[in-house]
Amino acid sequence: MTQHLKTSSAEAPISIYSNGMKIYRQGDPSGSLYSVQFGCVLLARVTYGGNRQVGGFFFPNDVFGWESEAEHCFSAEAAGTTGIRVFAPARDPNSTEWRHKQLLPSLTRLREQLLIVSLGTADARLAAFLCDLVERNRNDLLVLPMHRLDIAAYLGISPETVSRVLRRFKDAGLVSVPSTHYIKVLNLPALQQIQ
Amino acid sequence: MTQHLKTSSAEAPISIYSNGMKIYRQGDPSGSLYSVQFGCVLLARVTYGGNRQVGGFFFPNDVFGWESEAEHCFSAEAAGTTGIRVFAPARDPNSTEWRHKQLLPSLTRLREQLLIVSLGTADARLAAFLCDLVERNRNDLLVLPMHRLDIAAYLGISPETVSRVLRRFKDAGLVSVPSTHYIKVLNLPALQQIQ
DNA sequence: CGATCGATTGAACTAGATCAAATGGTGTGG
DNA sequence: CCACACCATTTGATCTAGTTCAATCGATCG
Repeated sequence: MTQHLKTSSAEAPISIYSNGMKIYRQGDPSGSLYSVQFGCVLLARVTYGGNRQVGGFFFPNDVFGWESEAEHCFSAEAAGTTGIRVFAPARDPNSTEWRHKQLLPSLTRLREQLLIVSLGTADARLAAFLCDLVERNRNDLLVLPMHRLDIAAYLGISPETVSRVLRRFKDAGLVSVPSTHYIKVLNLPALQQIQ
Repeated sequence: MTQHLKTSSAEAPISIYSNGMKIYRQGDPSGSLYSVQFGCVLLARVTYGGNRQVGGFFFPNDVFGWESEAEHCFSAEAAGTTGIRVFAPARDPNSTEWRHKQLLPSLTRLREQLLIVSLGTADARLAAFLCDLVERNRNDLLVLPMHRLDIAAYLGISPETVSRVLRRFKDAGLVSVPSTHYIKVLNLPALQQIQ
């Protein structure tokens, strides 16, 4: 995977962002793409009513920054210390092809997100969220550097409910929570069946 | 727009589907793309628990059928009488370019859907849904050939709530509902501000 | 014209939101 | 290195929006 990145754009530098820093802001000119090397990035924006909406989380090898307009409609923020590789818009066909290869998985990913959020109960949403992360990570131990508030905004529930559901999962032996930003999934099949 | 379709793939035929017919099923091989000519298409699938999930609605000039896997993970169903143009996967660069042009708008559209569904209240979701349709239609009179159940599944609320919210909107003079499958938006700005 | 399915309305109940307080963890300065 | 202060998270109690179940209404189609 790193191999693939290198061949398409060997000279793209890695930038390091610390927790909470913005990679770009709502309204900034779009065009570049960004690939997460390590850490986590979230897309966020503020509605007219002042509510914070979280449009997605991105983990290593995920690509973000797509826009069909000239301006970004979300801000991109680092959650925890995060390394980003930037791909400036380029004319050469090699780079164009690379972009297209990234686009379809992004679409599939977004559709998966939509289904998670449209689930009926808070339990189902958080369970699906965790299962999705395990699949993407290929690892039962999840690192969640973002705040509970961001998870809540993403799932369309209150942060208090995130806490309570997590506690219920913990009590049922489905997960363990060694510390705030670490969740270990103990019983994936059971989580997958929650609705 | 039709012009564009013709130049890229002049010989693609239009198929007519009647209400409820499936264009493809969950599990069918993927590869082709589909462009709605008239009517409406919805993507649906059934969860392990037997719940129906609706992944999106597509109206004239919308393109659907994207998959990054070899199989469709949704079924595509016609809502009302619907005309579809099929674009088989093709090798010629002309067609490839056309595909890529469609992809980015599809991504943007999906992101918009995600934000609608993640809104806090049923009122906000239905209002955002209607506003989105007005914008896509460029017309205050909306044709909604799908069932209330599908709208409800899409928005992640119960069909009864759809009914009740719609009645409240009606009583507030925001919309009129001349018949089940027609909704006329009377006060767009007011709808946009609901949250 | 009747039968059937979908949509609406009504009433009781429940999951989740909200408000408020307590706890815990983290980083900073002494 | 420890203690403090601040902010995030958890927990608790109340309240409300939305679900669920049930009945009625309406429209569509044979």
